[in-house]
Amino acid sequence: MREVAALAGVSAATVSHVINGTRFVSDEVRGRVDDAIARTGYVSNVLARSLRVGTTRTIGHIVTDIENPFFAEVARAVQMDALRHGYVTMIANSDEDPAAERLCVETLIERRIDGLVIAPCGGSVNKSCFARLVEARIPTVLVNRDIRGAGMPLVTVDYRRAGYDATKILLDKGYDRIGVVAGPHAVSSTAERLSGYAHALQEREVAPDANLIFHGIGKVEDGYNAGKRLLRSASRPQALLVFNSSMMTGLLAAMNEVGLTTNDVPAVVFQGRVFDAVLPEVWSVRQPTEELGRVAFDLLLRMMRDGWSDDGGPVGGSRVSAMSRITAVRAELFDPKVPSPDGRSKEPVSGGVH
Amino acid sequence: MREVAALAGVSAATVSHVINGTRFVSDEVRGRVDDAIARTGYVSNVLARSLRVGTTRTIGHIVTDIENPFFAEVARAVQMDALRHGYVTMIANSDEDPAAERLCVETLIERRIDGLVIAPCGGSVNKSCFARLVEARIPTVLVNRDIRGAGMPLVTVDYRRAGYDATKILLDKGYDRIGVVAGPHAVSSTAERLSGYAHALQEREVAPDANLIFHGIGKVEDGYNAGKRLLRSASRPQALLVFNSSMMTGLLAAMNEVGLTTNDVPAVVFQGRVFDAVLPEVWSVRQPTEELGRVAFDLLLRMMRDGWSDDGGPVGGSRVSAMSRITAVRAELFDPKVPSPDGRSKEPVSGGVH
DNA sequence: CTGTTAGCGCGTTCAG
DNA sequence: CTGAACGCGCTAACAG
Repeated sequence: MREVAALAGVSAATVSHVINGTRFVSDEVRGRVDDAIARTGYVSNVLARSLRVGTTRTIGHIVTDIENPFFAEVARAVQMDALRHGYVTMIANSDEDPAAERLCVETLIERRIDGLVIAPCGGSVNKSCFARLVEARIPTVLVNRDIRGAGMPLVTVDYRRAGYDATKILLDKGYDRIGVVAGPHAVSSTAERLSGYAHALQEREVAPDANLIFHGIGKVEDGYNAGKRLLRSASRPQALLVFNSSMMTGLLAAMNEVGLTTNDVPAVVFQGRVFDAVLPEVWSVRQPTEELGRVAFDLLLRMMRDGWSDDGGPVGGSRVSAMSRITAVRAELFDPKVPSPDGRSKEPVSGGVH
Repeated sequence: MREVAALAGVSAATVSHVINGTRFVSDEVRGRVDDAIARTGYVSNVLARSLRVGTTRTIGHIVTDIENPFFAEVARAVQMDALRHGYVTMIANSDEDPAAERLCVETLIERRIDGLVIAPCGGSVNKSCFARLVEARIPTVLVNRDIRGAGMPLVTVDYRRAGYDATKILLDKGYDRIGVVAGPHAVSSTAERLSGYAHALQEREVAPDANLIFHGIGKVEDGYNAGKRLLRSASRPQALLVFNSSMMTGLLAAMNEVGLTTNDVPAVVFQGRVFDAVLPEVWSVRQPTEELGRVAFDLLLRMMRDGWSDDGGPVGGSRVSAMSRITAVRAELFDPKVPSPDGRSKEPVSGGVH
C-alpha cells in the first residue's frame, strides 16, 4: 500500500479512501491511484483490514457429514449465497461426533468468524460450546436440527408433517405394517419424522410396534443391518420408510441377498431421488435443500447486520418483531409413476436421517 | 491480551511466549498466565498473529461441484487431513465455470491462503488466473484434472488405465458395441478414460464409432439425454460405459421410459457404488477419493514447508529430487455378483466425469 | 529467565 | 480536498 501511495505521489490514507470510496477524492488523484494499483498488482490485505475493522466477512458452516448429498446441497447453497453477499464460507465436518464438533466451533471462533450456520450433532452434549458462541456474541443459526434450550433460531423442514405424509402414502396403498429405517434417537429430525409416523398410524388405529423401528446413524451399513433385521423376521413389514438414501442403498443390498425386491416391499425414501425413477414401488420425499441453505444464510445475514437479541433470532424494530424462532420449509413427493426427464412428478407432500 | 498480561502481572510478550511455547517461562509465571487466560476466557487473535507472521494456516480448496459425491469425498479428506495438521480449509465451488473459478481464486488469494488444492474446470481458459498463483508464490496442487503447461503438480487417478480396464470388462463378456456416456471434451480425466477405451477396442480390433460417444457435463439430465440418443438409435450399443453416477441416474430414467433394463444393456459406472449392489449386470469402478485428498494435501504440506520450485512440485535436497510431477492412484472394481455388507468384491480394476 | 520496543498493513480521527 | 499520527493484537529482536 505504501508502494502504491508512493507511486501515485499521495499518502496511504488517500489510497485507502480510493479503495473503499469512503470519502471524496479528486478525479485526478483517483486516476493516479487506480493506475498505481493496476501497475503494482496491489491487493489490499484483508487481514490488516479485519484487524482494524473487527469484522472478517467470513462465516462458518458446520455439518455432520459433507458426503451426505443432503448436507452437500445445503452447504452449496449457503456458500453460493454467502459469496454473492461478499462473505466467504469455512465449511467444517463434525462427523456426528460431539468432540469434533467442539473442535470445529473452537477453531472457527478463533478465526473470528462473523457468523455461523450449524447442523448440530445429536444430543445436547455440547452445551458449553454453544454457550461460548453466545458469549462471544457470534450470530448463529441452526439448520435442520434443533437443540433444546439453545435459544438459537432454527431453519428446518417440517419433518413431522413429512413423516406423516410419507406414512400415509403407504397406508393409503393398504399397507399396515410399516417398518422404519430411522436415524439416531437424539436427532430432532428423526424424532419428528417418527412422531409424524406415529400420528398417521394412530389416525388409522394401527397399533405401533417398536420392533418395526430400526435406528442407525445414516450410513450404508446401517441400511444393510436394518434389512437383515427387519426382513428376516417372521412377521416382516409390508412396506418401509427409509430416512435417507445411503441407508436405502444398504437396504437394497440386503434385499438382494434374501431375494426380495421393492415389488415385495415397497418403500418411501427421504431424499431418495436416485431410486424413485429406477425401482418399482419406490417413492421419495425431497427436502428443498437449496431453499434451506438460502433461508439460513439470509437469516444469518440479518442477524449480522442488525444485531442479535438473546432470545434467538434477529433483533429489530417492529418490522421483524413477530418472527418466530423456527422457520420451516415444506418438502415434496417424487412419484416415479409419472416419469419425466428427472423422474419426478409434481405431486407435493411435505418435508424429509439428516 | 493486555488484560491477561495485567492480570498475571507480566508483559504481553510473556503471554505470547506462554501460548506459543516459544521460549522458556518459569513454572510459576506460566501458572499465573494460564490462570489469567482461563479466567478471562481469552482467545488469541489469529488475525493479528497472521498479520505479523505472514502465514494464515489456511488453505483453499476449489472444486467444480461439491454436490458430486466424488468431490465431496475428496474435499472431506483434504479438510480432515488439513485440520489434523493445524490448517483450516476454505472450500469453494467453481461450478464448472471459468469465471466463477477466477472469482474463487481471486478471493482466496485476497484471503492470503498459504496453499491451494484445486480441481480446475475444463479447458485452459484461466491461464492468467493460474499465473497469479505462481506470481503470488502460493503453493498449488491440482487434483484429478491436469492443466497443460501450468507446471503444477497433479494428483490423480490413472484414468487411462481405468478406462481401459472398464472397457475390457465389457469386451470380455462379449460386447463389442460399447456406448459411452462421457464428460466434457476439455477435461483431462474424460480424455484419458476415452483414450483407455479406444486402446482396449483397438486391441480387440473393434472399429471405433464416434456415434457411440455422448458428451455431457456430468448432470442427471445429461444421462437422460444420452439415453434418449444412444438407446433409441437403430443400432443401439450392447453395453455402456458411464462416467459418473449422476448421469447413470438419468440414463436409468431414460431406459425406464423405453422399457429397457440393465439386463438388456449392461453397464460399467464410474463411482457408481449406489447401483452395483442393486441392479443386475452393473459394475462400478471406484476411485479412491480419500487417498486422493490425503495425498494431495500431504504434497501441498511439503510444498508449504519446504518451499516450491518453479518446475512444479516441492523443491528439496536429494531426498525428493526424483519426484515426478504426477502422482496417480489406482481405482478398484466393485462386483455386485459377490454381495457383502457394502456390496463390493475384492476384484480390483484401475481408476472414474469428475 | 523476563520486559521493552518496533512494526506487520490497514482504517480512522484530527488538523490543515 | 488531503496528509500525519495513532492503534487494532501480536511476535521478533534486543536489552537486561
